[in-house]
Amino acid sequence: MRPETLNFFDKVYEVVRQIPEGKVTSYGAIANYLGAKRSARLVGYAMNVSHGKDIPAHRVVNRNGLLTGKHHFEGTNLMQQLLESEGVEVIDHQIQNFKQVFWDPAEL
DNA sequence: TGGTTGACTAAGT
DNA sequence: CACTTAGCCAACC
Repeated sequence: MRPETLNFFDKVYEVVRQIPEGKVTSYGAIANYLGAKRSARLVGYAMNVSHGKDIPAHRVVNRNGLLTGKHHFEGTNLMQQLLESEGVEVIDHQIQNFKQVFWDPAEL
């Protein structure tokens, strides 16, 4: 069997939960950390299912630092507000100083 | 069982 | 430099 794929979603959740406050990461980084660097979409899909779970999905953005997933949150700027309240500077759903607030799961 | 979908990414036009 | 196309792979219907 391929345990990597069996718990893919669960692994994604684990990684997302480990994201420290004031930091963000990208779908591709998570996918890469899980060994499926080509499957960034699956990470996004996992987030889609993460509703109802204790997952800080607002800390996961695309590689441009753009809050692509904001549409899945309630309001239009909830995701941005959550990040800003954690110390992440966000302007127009775009993370500023992305490189500085970026957190790579492999660094932990 | 099989085809469609998507919170991505990289490469091409 | 902005938009389009293609690859990716598990979940969903």
